[in-house]
Amino acid sequence: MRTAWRALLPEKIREDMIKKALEKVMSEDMSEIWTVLNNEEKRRIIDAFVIHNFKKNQMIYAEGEEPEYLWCLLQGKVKKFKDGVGGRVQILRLIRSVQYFGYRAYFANERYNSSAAAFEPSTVGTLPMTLVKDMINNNRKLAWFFIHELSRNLGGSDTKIVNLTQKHIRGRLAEALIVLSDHYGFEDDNMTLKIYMAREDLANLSNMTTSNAIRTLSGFVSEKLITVDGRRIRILDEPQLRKISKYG
Amino acid sequence: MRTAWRALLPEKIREDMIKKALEKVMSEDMSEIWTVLNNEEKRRIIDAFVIHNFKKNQMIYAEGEEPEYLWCLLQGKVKKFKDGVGGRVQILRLIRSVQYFGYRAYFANERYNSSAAAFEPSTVGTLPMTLVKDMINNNRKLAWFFIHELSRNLGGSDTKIVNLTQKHIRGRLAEALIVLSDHYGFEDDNMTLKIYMAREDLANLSNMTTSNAIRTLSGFVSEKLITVDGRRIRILDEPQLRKISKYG
DNA sequence: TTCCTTTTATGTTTTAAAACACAAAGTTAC
DNA sequence: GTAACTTTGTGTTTTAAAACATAAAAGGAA
Repeated sequence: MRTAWRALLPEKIREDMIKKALEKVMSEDMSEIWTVLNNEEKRRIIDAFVIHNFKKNQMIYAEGEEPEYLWCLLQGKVKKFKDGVGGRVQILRLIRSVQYFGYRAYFANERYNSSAAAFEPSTVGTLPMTLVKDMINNNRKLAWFFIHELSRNLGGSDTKIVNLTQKHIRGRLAEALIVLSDHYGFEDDNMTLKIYMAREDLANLSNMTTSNAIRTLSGFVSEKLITVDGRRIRILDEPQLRKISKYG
Repeated sequence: MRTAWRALLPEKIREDMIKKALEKVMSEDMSEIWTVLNNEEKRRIIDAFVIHNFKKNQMIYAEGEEPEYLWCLLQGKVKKFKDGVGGRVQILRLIRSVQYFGYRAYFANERYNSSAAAFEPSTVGTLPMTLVKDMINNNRKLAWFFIHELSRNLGGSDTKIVNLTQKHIRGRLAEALIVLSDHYGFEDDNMTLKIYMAREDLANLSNMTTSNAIRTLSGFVSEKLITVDGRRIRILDEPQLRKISKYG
């Protein structure tokens, strides 16, 4: 599992990279959690923390595999998805840095129920779940972190069920655009979505065929709700998009 | 919130009922969890545990309300559902006794994201979530119980997204029948589903209109996969239903 | 560059499921 | 028991979205 370069790089540089990555981790969401660890615990984490690089579209793990690691996205963008009937794919969740993923199946005592792949070149750190489990046992805050995270995801998943089954195509695509903007944000112009995804991914996110994603997107362009330049999507009229997403 | 009869009944009988209910709770899933409590903790639970009765189709809580209680279904059957666009309803989860529900929103720091109602006359116990929170802080096993439960539900919810969006009507209904049999089981004949639900509920469970639920059910009858007598559904050919659910 | 593959775009046809419209059975209320 | 309402059952029409069919761009590789 350890990346090839790891063996090739001088120990000093390797340690620096890990330290840098961990610093990044510790400056985010879970900072309070990591800081309550004592020195010995911190040592264990640093020793076990392994960094991986994934190319654009590379699989990180696949449905059906045994979950062993907590994955922590340090850089890039990751999609969690499920292969359905007749080659259709449903994107279930989007991961941004710094977010954790891949732990649900382990906690549920199941194999992976969905797959994860990099949207763009991504750097990911792993910790063995056995270690995470130990840490949860010694750290109430960490337990609460996962309870909170799982609860929020479950709520999102239930909402998604209704969005994807009951809204019409325009509503679903508008919803997807809103979700993308909420999740990955905008470029400096405050309009351009900070994610550049294929029409096919957009379709897989909003439960439609690629043709319909393209068609509907064009519709939004002619209604001046967005502009499109290749994969660069600019949101012009967010209120109206939200309205369409609610039902229109 | 406390039921009217509570004030009317002699204290002795009331205590007996609560004790009986708690015994039932403690004999199930979470038994190991409740048994690790010390006497003072048990006292706190017994004092705070309140029993409620709900009539058929009565609402237990509604989307948008503030979550305050852990609900524990002692007797009966409960559905969790979400009102969607244009009066459509999606049933998200089915609760059987003894199962806990209504805690997700509290853990996520959100209001209820879905509603709960009794399918049939049901008895439900409540514990204030503040108390549950305290208990989790003092009881590692309880934390794990919720992590495990949330993780399993999240996996189920993700699977449901693909089932409901990608399968055809027959597949979705077959899936629903399988889920019902797995969840509520059969009568003594080992064929008759132990839940008697309106066609409308069946439709809301499998994302279709009532007419289509009725029509598709009739189809299954003429294919000799099931028999139907009012709301009594008998599964004749489960393997074939599973096949249809997988894709047919 | 040129060739080849993938992605985007758009028009047309087909189809699955919703919407609509009744009628018959069952329930519930009085 | 009868009236009123709800649920179940079926036939018909409509419609939203998939499937199919190309074609034009765009992106990569030799």
